[in-house]
Amino acid sequence: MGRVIFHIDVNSAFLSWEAVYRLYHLGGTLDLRTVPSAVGGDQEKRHGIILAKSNPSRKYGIRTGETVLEAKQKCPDLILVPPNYSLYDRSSKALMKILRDYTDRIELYSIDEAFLDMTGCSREPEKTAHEIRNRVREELGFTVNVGVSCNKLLAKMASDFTKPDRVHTLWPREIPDKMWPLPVGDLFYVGHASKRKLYDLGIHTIGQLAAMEPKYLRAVMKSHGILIWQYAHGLDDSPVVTEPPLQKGYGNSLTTPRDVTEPWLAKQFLLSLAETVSARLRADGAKAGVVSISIRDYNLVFTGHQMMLRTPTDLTVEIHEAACRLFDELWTGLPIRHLGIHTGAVSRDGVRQYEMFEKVDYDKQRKAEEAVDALRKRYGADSVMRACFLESRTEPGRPWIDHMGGGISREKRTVDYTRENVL
DNA sequence: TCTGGGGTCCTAGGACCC
DNA sequence: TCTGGGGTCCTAGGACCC
Repeated sequence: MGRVIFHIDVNSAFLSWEAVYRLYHLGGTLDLRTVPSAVGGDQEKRHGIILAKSNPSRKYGIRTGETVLEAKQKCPDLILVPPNYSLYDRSSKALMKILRDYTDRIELYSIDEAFLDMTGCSREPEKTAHEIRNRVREELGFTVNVGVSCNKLLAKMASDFTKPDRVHTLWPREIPDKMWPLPVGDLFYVGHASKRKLYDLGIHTIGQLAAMEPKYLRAVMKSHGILIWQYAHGLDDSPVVTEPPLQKGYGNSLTTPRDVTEPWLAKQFLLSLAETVSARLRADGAKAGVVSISIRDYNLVFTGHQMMLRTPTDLTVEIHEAACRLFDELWTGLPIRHLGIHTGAVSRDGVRQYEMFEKVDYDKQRKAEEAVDALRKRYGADSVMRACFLESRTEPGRPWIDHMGGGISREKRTVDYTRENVL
C-alpha cells in the first residue's frame, strides 16, 4: 500500500497574516490581499527587499526577493508593510494546531509549510485535504494550498500549482500531464545555477530533464544531477520527520545601516552578533567548536573565514574574541556592508573541558552571562546592555548604530557585566 | 538590478598521517 | 633526489531551501 502525503503551504504567508491581523485584530477595513501590497524591509536600514506580496501586485511584475525600490518603480501605489515576526510565529502555531487534529505525523518544514503523513487514514485523501483547507480559512482567516500525493516531493510540487485556497493532487500517473510541461526551474532543488546549466544543455522543461541520461547529468552536475533527475521522475522516499533534528550550527548576521570602515565599529557589531549567537547556544545547552565570520563588502562580494576552538564554548566573550581575530585576518580594508558570525561543530555533552591556562574563569563568566540571559528573557532584550553600546549610541555623528540597542532609553538599567572584555 | 537573514548539504584542495 | 596510494581533518566556497 502506498503512502499518502500532504504538503500544506500558506498562500503569501507574511502578507496574508498581516492582512488578517489588521482586519480582525486591529479592526481595519482594508484587506491587504485585495490591493497591490507587500511585506518589505526598511530601505533606510538597507533591508529593503520584498519578503511577500499580495496577488494583485503580481500583475505589476513584482517578485519576492527584489528590492523595495524596484517594486515601487513598477507600482508606485504599492502598499508596503514592515515584517512582524512574532505575528508570524503566532499565526504558524495556530495553523499547526489545526493540522494536528488530522495526524501527529507532521513535519514542520518552515514557518509556513508542513508535511503531513496521512498514510493509513480511512477517509479519502482529497476530502480531508479540502476539509483542512476550509477549516483554516474559516477559523483562521487566511488560506492555504494543499498538495496531495504519495511522497513529499510530489506533494510539494502539487501545492505550488494554482493559488490561492486550492487542493491539487499529483499522483505518479499524473506526472507527464501536470509536471513535465513545467519550466525546469520550477522543480524543487533546481535553483538559479542549476537552471542556467540545464539551459546550456538545452533543457527547458522538467520533462526534458526526465528524459536525460542520468550518467550524463552526473558528469555535468555531480550528485546534484542525479537528485534532480530523480525528482523529475517524481522519485522521493524521504520520510516525514516528526522530531526536528538537532541544530548543526547557530548564526547571526546583519546588513549594517551604512558601510563600515572602522575596525572598532565592525568589532562592536560582531559583539552584538556574538551575544545573540551565544545566548542561543546557552539556551539550547550547546557549545560550538568552530567559529566563522563572513563579510560582504560594499560590492556585495562575500568572504568567510573560520577557526576551530581549542575548547568548545558557549560564552559571548570567547566567541567574540575568536570573531575579532578572524576579522583581523580576513578584512582587507574594503567598506563593509554585511557582517555575520556562524558557529558549528556543536556539542551537547554539557561539560566544559578546562584548559591548562584559562583566559577567563569559565564558571564565573558563564554564570554572569546566564544571569543576563535571564534578565533579558524577563524584561526584554533591551533591559541589559553593554556600556560600549550606550556610549557609541550617544556619540555624535553616529546615531545610526541605534538599532543595536533597539532604541533603549538611558534611564533603563544597564549592566556592564564584562567591563574588561569590552573593546 | 544594487540583492535580508535563517539554515543545510556538497565539493575541492591542502595538510598531515601511515 | 625522486617517488605511491589511501585515509582523515580542516577550510573555503558554492548551491539550495524558506
